[in-house]
Amino acid sequence: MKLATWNVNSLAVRLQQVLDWLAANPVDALVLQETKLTDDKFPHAEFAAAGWQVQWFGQKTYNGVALVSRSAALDVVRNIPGLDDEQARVIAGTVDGVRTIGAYFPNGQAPDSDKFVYKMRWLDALHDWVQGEMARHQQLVLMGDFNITPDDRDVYDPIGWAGQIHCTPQERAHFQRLLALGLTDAFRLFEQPVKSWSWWDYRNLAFRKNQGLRIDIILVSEALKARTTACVIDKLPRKNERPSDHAPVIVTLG
DNA sequence: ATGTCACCTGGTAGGTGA
Repeated sequence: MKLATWNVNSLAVRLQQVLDWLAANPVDALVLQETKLTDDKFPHAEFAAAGWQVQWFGQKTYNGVALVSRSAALDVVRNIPGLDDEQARVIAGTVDGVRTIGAYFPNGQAPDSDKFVYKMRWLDALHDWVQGEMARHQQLVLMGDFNITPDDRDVYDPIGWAGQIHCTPQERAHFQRLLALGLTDAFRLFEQPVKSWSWWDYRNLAFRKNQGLRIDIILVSEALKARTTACVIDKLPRKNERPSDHAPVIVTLG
């Protein structure tokens, strides 16, 4: 079984790339972030025509998430229950017995901004909700664009980025709190190339210079960890014409 | 070099967010 996450930075722009990627990478489930589509504009017929089930939850201009799967997703949840949030950031469903949570974590903009305060509040709510989901589902995966670098290994220039957004101690403490629930960063279960990133800024020729961050992350529960046999970042789509600034991440379960 | 991209409003550009 394979599960994947990809921030597509506008599904309107990237739909064909996503369908092509799914054809080449027949995963069991793929969660998308930054679809940037209201629900009435979601291209569900195109997914259905290619043989995929899909659940979606979006808004105008910003955010927006989806869960694409081969078998139907059950018990679908949109956003964090109980959190008053106008932003469409979470979609969850059970796919082939695996509780699959796709999330687009807030960016946070800058540590001294209102958006950072929102990010902290959102992370608190996510933690508490995921805790409950884990009590109900042994086999659980939380994946998406975390907008947090877990560690300095995940930053191309840790000195330059120290204390900056995605790299603050507060964000990393929230990441550790998620791990403390019994989740594991699937990517770090395996030896990986140094300078492995999942996002490269469109600016500054960052991809050509391999200046990036690893902020797209797959966390697995203990029961899934025991099944995990691989986790890789697929850089190929970042080389497409008109690429997303993020690459997909894939986890393989036995 | 902050060297880009996507989307909005109200346009044949400027602002916002990432």
